[in-house]
Amino acid sequence: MGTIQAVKGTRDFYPEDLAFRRWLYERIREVSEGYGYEEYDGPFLERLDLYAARSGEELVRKQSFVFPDRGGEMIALRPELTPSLARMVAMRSQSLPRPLRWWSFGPFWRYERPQQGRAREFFQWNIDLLGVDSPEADAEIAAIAGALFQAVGLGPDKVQILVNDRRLAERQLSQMGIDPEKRTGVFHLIDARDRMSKPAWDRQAAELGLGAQTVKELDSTLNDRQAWKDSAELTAFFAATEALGVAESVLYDPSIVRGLDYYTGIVFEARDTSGEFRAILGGGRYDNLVSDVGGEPIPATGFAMGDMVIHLLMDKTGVSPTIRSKPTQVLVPSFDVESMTEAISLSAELRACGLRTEWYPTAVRLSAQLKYADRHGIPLAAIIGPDEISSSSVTIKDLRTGAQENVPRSQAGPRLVEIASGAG
RNA sequence: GUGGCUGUAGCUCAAUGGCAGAGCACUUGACUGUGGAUCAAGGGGUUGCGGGUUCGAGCCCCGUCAGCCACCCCA
Repeated sequence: MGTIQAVKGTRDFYPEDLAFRRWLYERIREVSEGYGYEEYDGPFLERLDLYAARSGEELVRKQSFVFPDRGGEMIALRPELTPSLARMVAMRSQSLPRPLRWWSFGPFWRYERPQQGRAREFFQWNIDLLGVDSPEADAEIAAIAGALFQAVGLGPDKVQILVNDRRLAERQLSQMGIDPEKRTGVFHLIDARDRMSKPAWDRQAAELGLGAQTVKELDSTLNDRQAWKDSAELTAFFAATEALGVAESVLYDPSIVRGLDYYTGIVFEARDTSGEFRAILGGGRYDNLVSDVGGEPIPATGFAMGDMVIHLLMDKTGVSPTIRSKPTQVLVPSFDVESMTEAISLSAELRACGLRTEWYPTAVRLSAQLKYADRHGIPLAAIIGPDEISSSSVTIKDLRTGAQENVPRSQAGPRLVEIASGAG
C-alpha cells in the first residue's frame, strides 16, 4: 500500500462501524440513566503519578502510553478511568452530595499486543456508585451490568456475572494457614486456574511454597459453590440481586479475585457462558482509592466494560443489530438538468418540515438514483420532473412497499411526514 | 515484553519457480419516468515494504512492518 499505515492497535470507524458504537452507547446511556446515574468524563491525559498510586505495577510500567510534555512532566494517555474518577471526587469531596451515581463512555489507550478482543485504543463504559458501603450497592452495580446485557440481547444463557468477595477469599486462605504475605501470589494462582493444566497448576502452587495438603484444601475450596453462605456480605448481595430481578444472571464463583490491586471487597466479572472469549467486563468494590489520591475516605463500587469483547460475542451469537448509518428519510432525485432547481427547492421545503432530506446532485438516470436510495436504505423518494412541475405536484414513492402516489406540491411535506412517522 | 502462524483487488480466497485470477462488492449497459432480481461489460494490483538467490520470484532466503493465536496482563 502506498498509503501511510494506521497506528498499530487502532481501529478505523467507517460509518457502519461508528453506527454500532453509537448504538451501544445509546443502550449504555438508557440503562445507566434508568438507574439514576449522571454522565461525566475525565481528561484523556493525566499525570503518570495518578496511576502510580494504585493501579498496579504492570498497567503503569508496561501498558501505558507515556510521554514527557515540554516542561518535562510525565503524561499518560489514560489507561483506565477509575483513578481519574477518584481524583475528581477527591477534589470536591466536601461539596458533592452523596451518594454519587456517575457513568462515562470514552476512549482509553493501553500499550499491549493487539489480538482478538483487545486493541491499543478502545472504548470503555465506566459506571460507579460512591459513598455507599453496602453489598446492596454492589448488587445494584451488578444488576446494571445484567440490564445492559439484556438490553443488547445477551440473556443469562449467554452471559453470566461471576461474583466473589476478596474478604471471604482472604478468610479462606487464612483458615488454610496460608501466610498473608503470599496472598497476592495465591490470588494470581487462583485467577489462572482455568487457563492452566492441572499438573502445571500444581507445580506453580508448589513453587509458591504451598504444601500438598494446602493445595488439596485450596482445590476443594475452589470447587465449593456454597461457600458464599459463610459470607454475610455475599448473602446480602445475592438477596439484593434477587430483589433486583437479576438472580439468573449472577453466580458465585470462588475463583474470581480480579487483578487490579485496588479492589477491597466484592469483585465480579462477566463471561460468555461458552467460555470462548475473555472477560466482557470486570469490577468490584474499591473503598480506599479516593483517600489514596488525597481525598477523604469514600467507599465506592463500580465496573468497566470494553467495547470489543461484547461486540465479538454479539456477532457470534447473532444478536448484533443491523444498523443503517445513512440517516436520510427522503431522497429527492434530480430528474433532469432543467428540473434540478425545482428538486433543490423541494428538498429545502421538506427539510423545513423536519424531514432528513437528501438531494441527488447529478441528473443521471432515475433508475440509478433510486438504486442509490435502495442501497442506503433510504425509505422514501420525492420525485419532481417535467410532469410534476407542469401540474404543481410531487410523486412520492415508498421504496419499502413500492407504493407510489401523486400529491399536490403543497401537500408533499405533510404527506411525507405522515408516511415517515408510520401513519401513512 | 516472549513464542508461533499468516500477509495477493474494498472483502473472501486461487495461481507446480514461467502471461497475476475468481466470487462478492463497485461502475456502466440491457431499461430515454422508477430501486431490489437476472444477464452482460467495465474499472480496480509496485502480490505489505526493503534486500538477496535465480535466466526468471506472488512462490525460495534474510530483514522489517502489520494482522491473527498462545503467554503476560486486563476492558
